[in-house]
Amino acid sequence: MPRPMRADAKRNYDKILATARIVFTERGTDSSLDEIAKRAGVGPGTLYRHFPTREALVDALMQDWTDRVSADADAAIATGQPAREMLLGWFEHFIDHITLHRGAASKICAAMDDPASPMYRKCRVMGEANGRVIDHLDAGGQLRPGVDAANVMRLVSGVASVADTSHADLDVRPMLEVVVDGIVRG
Amino acid sequence: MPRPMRADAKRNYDKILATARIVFTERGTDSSLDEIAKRAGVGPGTLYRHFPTREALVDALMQDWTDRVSADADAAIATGQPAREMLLGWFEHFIDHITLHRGAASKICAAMDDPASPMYRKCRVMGEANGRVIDHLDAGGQLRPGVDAANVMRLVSGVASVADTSHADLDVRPMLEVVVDGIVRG
DNA sequence: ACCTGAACACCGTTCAAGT
DNA sequence: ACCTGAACACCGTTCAAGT
Repeated sequence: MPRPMRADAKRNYDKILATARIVFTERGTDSSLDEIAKRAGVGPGTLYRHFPTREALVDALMQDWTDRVSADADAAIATGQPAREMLLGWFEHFIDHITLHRGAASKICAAMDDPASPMYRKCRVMGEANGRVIDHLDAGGQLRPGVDAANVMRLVSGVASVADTSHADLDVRPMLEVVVDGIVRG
Repeated sequence: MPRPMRADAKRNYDKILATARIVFTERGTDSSLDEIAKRAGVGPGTLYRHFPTREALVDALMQDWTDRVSADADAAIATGQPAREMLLGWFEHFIDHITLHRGAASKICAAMDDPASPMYRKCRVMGEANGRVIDHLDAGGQLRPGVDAANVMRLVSGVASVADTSHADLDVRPMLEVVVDGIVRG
């Protein structure tokens, strides 16, 4: 049970988070933390107190995502579509979410296999969502033998990262089709 | 025809490059440029004169890679292996090369589709090497219809980027197998 | 033509002083 | 307990002075 925050602390915490969401949307997750503090109207020390690392700040913003990503996974399963369509839809939704802020995808790639990262837990939640989709299709015998959910997650996150990093805004669909063909039973 | 460099300029240029290779190998391509200048025994302005951006410096170091990557592609084709083995070997060699310095893979992902990047030309050379392997297999009817070499390049670079970014040193093999299965004719 | 190194701007991080 | 803002360290970039 975390004890409740003092009123002014809670106010600053929320203000920083709201500002970070705006700034990260505008200029990506590598924006100046100083600017976020300034625009939130707090001292740099206050931001640092609440979020000791940039990853901690990104992590706090990811809360919404993980919820939606989880919901998307279950929604995909519920459609009952054939494997190819289900996976393509799920992957595209997943990528849409984790590329909401520029630079986030590659941070997720890094955090995914790093238990020391503040973002690790949320990466696991998303990994479990993906695991449900993969398991569902695997149980239906629709996948190649030996497909590993964790590797699928890494691959799709990699695609997201490439699309996110790319200067041109390229279509992820063709890449996802290759991945899907590599997963579903031929 | 670029006019020859003055002797002292050439000496500094080479010294900076040699030092950068060492530092990038030790700490990756996001190391401090200041440190490179110091260890090379030149002023920061000298480094900046020869390499106006970090990408220009990485680009200069990539020369060796593109040569080897090109050679590897032709060597892979020459083996005459079946599609799966040939692609796996080629991809692994390619990844080994572009992850030689940490952070290089993601820079390559970014430069690949950005003609304004100093690294663009060398990315194209590597893309052409990959194109030769893909074309060779496609001509032999070993690939799925509609496989696009540029997308394969992006995917494999993405895998490299994920492996490079990852805190754990994970095996790229399982991911590459998925990609290969998505490319070769079922 | 090229090099040097001081100077500048920017940014993350710390911490003493204040409430 | 929390905030502020000055101070610090670090780094990329510029440029005047020198050869």
